Amino acid sequence: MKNLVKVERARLDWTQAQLAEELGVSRQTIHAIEKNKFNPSVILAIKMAKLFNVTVEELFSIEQE
Amino acid sequence: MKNLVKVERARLDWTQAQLAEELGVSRQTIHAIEKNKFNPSVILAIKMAKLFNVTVEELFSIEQE
DNA sequence: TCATAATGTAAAGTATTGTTTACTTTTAGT
DNA sequence: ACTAAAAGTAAACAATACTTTACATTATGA
Repeated sequence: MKNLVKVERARLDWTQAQLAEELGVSRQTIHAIEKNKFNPSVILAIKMAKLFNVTVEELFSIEQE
Repeated sequence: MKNLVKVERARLDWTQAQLAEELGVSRQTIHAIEKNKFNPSVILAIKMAKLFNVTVEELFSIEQE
């Protein structure tokens, strides 16, 4: 798993805290996702993708496996 | 949350067990997803969408929050 | 340089996803 | 009607997403 959350967030010039707020999750959740500590739910992924105006597949990609 | 897993599975004429096997999860997981018992991980959602040849957003949609 | 915001990290706790087993009900074919 | 496969349901368990709190480190600006 690989994701462009940090990149897309940077494009909007948002902090982790702002993004978290916007999505209704904690800042640590954003941090953990950016660091690939875990694999978010599809709902959260869809909300994020929508916010960033990209598709889920663009935002998250499965590398091997 | 709403999803078209059952519909897409029907289009391929697959059983829950076949789909589960294909995705490397249990049949109960497929059943639970079809019944909206839970909100799968984005990895599983991406794998499913790929199998069905649709986008994650087509397969899963957020209704109200 | 000093202060403050932003990010990184960690650990304990809660909620939810996903597994396993097992049994019931429905569907489909003969 | 009988049989077998498929789907529904349920409950106990394991794994992991996500929260909360707290503190350390790095970036940014006055």
